Amino acid sequence: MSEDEIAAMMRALGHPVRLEILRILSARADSCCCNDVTDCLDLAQSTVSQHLKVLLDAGVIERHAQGTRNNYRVRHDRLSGFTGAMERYFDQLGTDAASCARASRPQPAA
Amino acid sequence: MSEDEIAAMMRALGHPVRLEILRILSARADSCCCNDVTDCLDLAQSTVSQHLKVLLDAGVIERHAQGTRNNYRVRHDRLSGFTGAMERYFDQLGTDAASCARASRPQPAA
DNA sequence: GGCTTGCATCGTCTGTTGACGATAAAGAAA
DNA sequence: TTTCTTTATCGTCAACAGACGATGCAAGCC
Repeated sequence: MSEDEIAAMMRALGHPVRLEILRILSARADSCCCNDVTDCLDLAQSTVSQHLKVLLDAGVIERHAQGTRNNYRVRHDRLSGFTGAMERYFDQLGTDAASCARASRPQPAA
Repeated sequence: MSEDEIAAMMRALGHPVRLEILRILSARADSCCCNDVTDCLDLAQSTVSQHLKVLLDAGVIERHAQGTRNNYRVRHDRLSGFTGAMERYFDQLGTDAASCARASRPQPAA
């Protein structure tokens, strides 16, 4: 994952309502539709739909049409892929910092 | 970390420039000031200062005044703490989903 | 004391986000 | 067919984010 992709994913997840939606979807993994989420959230249906779209565009959830309703499901694989990428990214930063600090210490006379 | 705290942290990190700033700070862990960052970034000094403030408020970096300049450093402990919290959060979601799916399967007749 | 440097902050502007109600489309049910 | 349900999308509005230049302030240096 590129830096921009990580940033985009963070942005998508960086909203309390969207995290809550992920929790709601996870709690009833099978057959959870937009209305079900709206019932839990004290927000307008259109607002919830927008949040779902953000999560969908980020690839964190998936949609399955079933008759007139759309069932949403969390893509846990994507979530863990993201946490993995993030961890690697930050680890890399730490490693760079360490090697940089080492390089800048006074060297033994050559 | 609460859901809101995780969301706030994500939000702070959910901007490509701020991730880049983290990289820049990590690359020269000792004595990197606002101007140093600005030199790397093709952005106005005021803009960089704002981004630094966001990262500072999120607790991802720390500031050390040194004469007239302020040195910034990445708080890798906080970063790894955050990735840990996030991982636990998402793992929890996955676990809930699994147990929920199990519970909703047809039960053997009682 | 003046001058320079480094930087935070202010004010402003523009674009985006997040909320809402209204509406339209599409499948299910009558 | 008509009606109901579900949901995405549109338009709007207020609030926020991110960019900038200008300014002020504090610490070093002459």
